[in-house]
Amino acid sequence: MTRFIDNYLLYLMSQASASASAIFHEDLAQRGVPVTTWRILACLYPDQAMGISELANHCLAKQPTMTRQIDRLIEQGFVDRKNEDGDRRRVKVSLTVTGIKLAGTLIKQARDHEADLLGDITEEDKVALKSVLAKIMLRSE
Amino acid sequence: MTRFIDNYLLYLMSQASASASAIFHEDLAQRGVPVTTWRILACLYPDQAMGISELANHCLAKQPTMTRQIDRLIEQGFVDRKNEDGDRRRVKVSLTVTGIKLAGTLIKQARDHEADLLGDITEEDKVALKSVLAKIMLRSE
DNA sequence: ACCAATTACATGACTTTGCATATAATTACA
DNA sequence: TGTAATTATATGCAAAGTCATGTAATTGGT
Repeated sequence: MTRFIDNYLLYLMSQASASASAIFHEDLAQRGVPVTTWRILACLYPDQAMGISELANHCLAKQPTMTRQIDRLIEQGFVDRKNEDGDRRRVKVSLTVTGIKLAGTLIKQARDHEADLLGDITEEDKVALKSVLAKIMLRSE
Repeated sequence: MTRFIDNYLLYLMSQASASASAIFHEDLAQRGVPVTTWRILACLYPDQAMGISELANHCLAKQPTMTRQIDRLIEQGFVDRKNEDGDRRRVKVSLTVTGIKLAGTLIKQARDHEADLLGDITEEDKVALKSVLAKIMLRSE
């Protein structure tokens, strides 16, 4: 008898996603970089400026979590937080020079890892995958 | 200029996965069921028995987390934990009758949600998606 | 059969997360 | 223009997660 999860596509998706990133996440851990930090750096690279909530959405975290993450990253000198002129409630987070440097290094590593992981998969399959994923994201907004 | 994350497939995957499950996860939250609990119930349904570590892998959690989750679920009467006869280090976790009932209800809801989400996507695309995801999982073991 | 290595789970100490809510700024509209 | 509603971020606190390590059972090499 086939189990439910064997036919549940969302389960397969989360498994595949986690499992595909696992090796790279281990690399991050060895450098002492938490996954959430990586996501933030990658989102802001090289010179994006984003609000806290926007960043939280992109990084799969909640807003209070992001506020605290940014506190830590400021303390570590990787990002800056400045109040926006137009709307003083808002905040713009962006990378410092140090942050750009670290992000650049990690991104290079991420690209290598991805290339390695997807080596076997044809360009055609990759494009198809991207397009289905994009479609799913659109439908689930 | 295109940002790194726009071309990073693993980012798209985790985004798509999270975003696809978001609505269902809200349903779970309204019932007071944490996502981790849902994963455990779905994995064990209807009559699987699994060790703690095995379950942790399937549910994208670490072993100590799973031990504590199982403590909670036992307290709530949804699962049983019994020592294995052959190897007394190991433990087998399985659903109680109450657990099966709850899992059954949630699974029905999950199926509905998935059908709704994937309604637009052709059967062909779904099969293709599954096969690429499976391939990725194999490569990243 | 002994002892070191390994395996499976539990636990103490600590960190991270997130809900609920507070605070502060902006917007809407009567 | 005064005030209610809304928006963006911050924060108190309790819950959840995890690392390092402990305990107990099993395995493997000699």
